[in-house]
Amino acid sequence: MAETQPDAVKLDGAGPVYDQIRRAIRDLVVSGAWPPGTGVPPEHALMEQLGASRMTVHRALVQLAREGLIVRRRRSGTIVASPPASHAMLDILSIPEEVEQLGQAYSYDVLARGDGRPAAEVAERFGLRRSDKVAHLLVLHRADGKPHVLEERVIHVAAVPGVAGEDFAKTPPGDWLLQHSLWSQAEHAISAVGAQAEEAGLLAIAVGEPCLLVERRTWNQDRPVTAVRLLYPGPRHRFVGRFGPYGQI
Amino acid sequence: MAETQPDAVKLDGAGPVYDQIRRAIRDLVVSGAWPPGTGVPPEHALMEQLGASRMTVHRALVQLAREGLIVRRRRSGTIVASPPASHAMLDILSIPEEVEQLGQAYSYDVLARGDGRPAAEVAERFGLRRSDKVAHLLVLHRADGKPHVLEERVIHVAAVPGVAGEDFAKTPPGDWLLQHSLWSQAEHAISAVGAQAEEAGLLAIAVGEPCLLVERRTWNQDRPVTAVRLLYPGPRHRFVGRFGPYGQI
DNA sequence: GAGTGGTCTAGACCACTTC
DNA sequence: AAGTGGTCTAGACCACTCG
Repeated sequence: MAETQPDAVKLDGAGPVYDQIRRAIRDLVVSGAWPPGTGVPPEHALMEQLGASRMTVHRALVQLAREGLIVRRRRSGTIVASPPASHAMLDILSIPEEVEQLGQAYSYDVLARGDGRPAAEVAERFGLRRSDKVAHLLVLHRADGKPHVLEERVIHVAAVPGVAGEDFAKTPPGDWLLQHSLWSQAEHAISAVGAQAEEAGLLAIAVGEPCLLVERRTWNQDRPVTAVRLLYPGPRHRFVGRFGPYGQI
Repeated sequence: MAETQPDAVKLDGAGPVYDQIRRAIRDLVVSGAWPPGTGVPPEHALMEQLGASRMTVHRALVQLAREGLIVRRRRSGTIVASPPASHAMLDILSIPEEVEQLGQAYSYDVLARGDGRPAAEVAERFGLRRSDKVAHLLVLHRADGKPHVLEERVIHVAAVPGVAGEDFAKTPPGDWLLQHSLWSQAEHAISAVGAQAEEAGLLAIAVGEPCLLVERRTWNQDRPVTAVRLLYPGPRHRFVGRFGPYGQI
């Protein structure tokens, strides 16, 4: 059931009323003030509180529901949605889920970890400043015991303070971050590279074998949260998406 | 300026009125009955014609505008939009544009062409039936004279009859198809592969060198239109996309 | 100036779901 | 039965922009 919501919706007077309402509630959601499960006030409550007609309030809420920030159900009301675990073509946030959906048994090992200011070569690879304090991890994910993907990740300690006390023994870093950090923006790059010697050894493939490299960086309100390089071995990995001429289906 | 529109909007009585209106107009657009530039009747005309209130008509049109199918301007009215040339992360529809945006000079050669029923190996590679009549093309695209991407494509003659009389001397097949075919759905797959001997020769790279393989198939109302395999050599090609936790930005 | 879309209101009825 | 959102109406005023 929904918790009640603590903060009040405040309009800023800029632009159409329905958009003021939409932005005000969106900000409460993405800032974390209204975490997932929080109850959004019913339409007539917002109507009275904001002095707007029900259609105007409704319009704002419909749009937020379409954007996926809230979930609306008759009688039981409107609550803040849980961010979807996965949504777009290239968005593999949970590797355990990905492996299990392939019907294979998932396991992983943290192969290396370092905390502190990054080495020059690491800073270069992830686009970091040398002054950023990060946790630096190398993780091998396995499907049915065989190497599935090699993950190299940095996590910004300033954005995720809890990372210092976490050893990732029970949950791999990607999944752990989903529960212990907020993000508002991400950037993906995908490319084909040949496996380097060390990578090839860990992935049990030949040096130079083609791999799909997915690089993802995420931010929360323009502050970097994490950056990851996922190296998928060989030609057996494909990323698939469907869409129409006017956008994703 | 907008042409007037020939066909009338017809509702089907299924579901909410605003959605009936939306679907009716969407169908006229995607079927090609209202080509880009066609004038959509003004709100009050649709109101009278359909017996709905203006808010209801407006709601349908707003949604279509948000989906990008129509463009609305005050005073001058609403017209059917031109499909965007490019829209999603992996959607490189025009290779000439892609090359020119990199600031390089574009050129291309049609290396081979065959028309008729596909060889077994081609049918396999593109997921065709042996009975499908297709044009089969091999095209090398160059940037500043150097191989940029190798394109192997099949075009379904049933969906694009004009392909039989076109030699692609002036326009590469991808761009030509944008002007001579309609599509409603597409599927992408992206993977990393090693270059085969023939491909390596054409792309001037070593055999086995990692390449990014983009495979795209498009349909119009469930009828296949074209399928293409784009082989980008080496690690220098990247596909980049940005988005937020609730969808693409 | 006039035609178009953009926004907003006040109220109504309905559908669904939980209590 | 009652509370919630879903839809719809009839009308209003405003903003923009073309002729």
